[in-house]
Amino acid sequence: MRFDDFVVLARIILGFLAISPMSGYDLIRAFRTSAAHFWSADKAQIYRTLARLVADGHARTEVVPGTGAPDRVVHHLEASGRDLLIEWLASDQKPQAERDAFTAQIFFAESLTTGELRGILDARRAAAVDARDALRAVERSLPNADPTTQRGAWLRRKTLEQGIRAHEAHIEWLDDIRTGLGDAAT
Amino acid sequence: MRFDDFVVLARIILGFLAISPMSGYDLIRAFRTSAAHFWSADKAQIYRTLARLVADGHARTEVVPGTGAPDRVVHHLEASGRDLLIEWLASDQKPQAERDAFTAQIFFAESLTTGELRGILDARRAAAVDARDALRAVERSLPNADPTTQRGAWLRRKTLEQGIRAHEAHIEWLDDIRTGLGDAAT
DNA sequence: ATCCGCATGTAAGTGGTTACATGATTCG
DNA sequence: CGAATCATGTAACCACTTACATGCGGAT
Repeated sequence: MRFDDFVVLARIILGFLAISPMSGYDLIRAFRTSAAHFWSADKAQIYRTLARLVADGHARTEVVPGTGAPDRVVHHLEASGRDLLIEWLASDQKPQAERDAFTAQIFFAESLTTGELRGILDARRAAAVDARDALRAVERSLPNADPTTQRGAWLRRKTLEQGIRAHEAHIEWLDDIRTGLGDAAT
Repeated sequence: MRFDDFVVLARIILGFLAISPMSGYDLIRAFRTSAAHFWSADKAQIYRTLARLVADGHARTEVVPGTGAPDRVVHHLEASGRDLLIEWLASDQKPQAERDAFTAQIFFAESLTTGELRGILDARRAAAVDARDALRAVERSLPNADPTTQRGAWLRRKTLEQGIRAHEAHIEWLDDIRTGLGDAAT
């Protein structure tokens, strides 16, 4: 909830609108699919932020009558919105505070039995493997992109790679701990 | 701000109190020093959570008159608090949503010039190197610990290692992008 | 003399999450 | 025939951050 999160969310929405005009529902899907590996957003939050972007003149709405479906409120990026986006893209991010509940568990895990500790390590490993494989599947579904001629697609692919690498480093670390614990029963 | 964050914060505080009784101020320092690589907490938040833990009977307070300094309100862990801690330590964490503003920047960086892109990559690399070195310094300041006889200390050390590895994987990834961009001027 | 650290809190503002609310279409 | 998806929002609750508030002691 830090204040900046609100700004980042607005900028990400502007980023999506820069790629293509979208309805609130389109954005909800975009967050669930394309952006899940680096940001999450609730739908209430997305609608609220969209409304503010329109109120501030950074986007404008166009109502597209639904053909046998509800009407869609499509949002278009305005010039001031694009300016805001570019300014943010080129800006330095102040370092984000870490928030990792699992690491916290390990930090205080002294009070656990070896069996319990192995339990949470194994569960975490399985989750990390799943998450890595899910990102790999997305990566494979995307066409290869050339860094000079298709920079946008290439960069988006790179962000998936970052997620995959992070998960792999995490898995190796988990295995290290597992090894360090040894074979003792307790 | 997700609801769980509040629970995690309470458990981390219980974890610290399990190691040793502490005042609110002690906890503020503990978060700044020992826990910065996996959790952050504001002091208002810490005092509020401490008050609730006491109200719920999971901790009790002891006022220690200050010797030439303000009184300290030292918090001691109660049995029910220890139960809560252990239960949480052994529980599976539901996967946390990613929130990384820098990755978001890269994802939408298509609109930037190569120069601007290099700028944010370099800034980020410098920040990551600093963060890694800071963790390494902390790691070096800690005595080595044996996984079987000093499990608590060993695990706490491992969490630092996790942070260091994550930063290193991140730096490699940044360098990869830098290389992929090539030498072109624009 | 001033700033920083110790030490404890409270109040106000802001935003995130959850649940509520509605209604049509499509798929099994 | 029920469940899921499309599609849009609102209201209530809750917690995090920022700023406010106070006061002593030691260092520069």
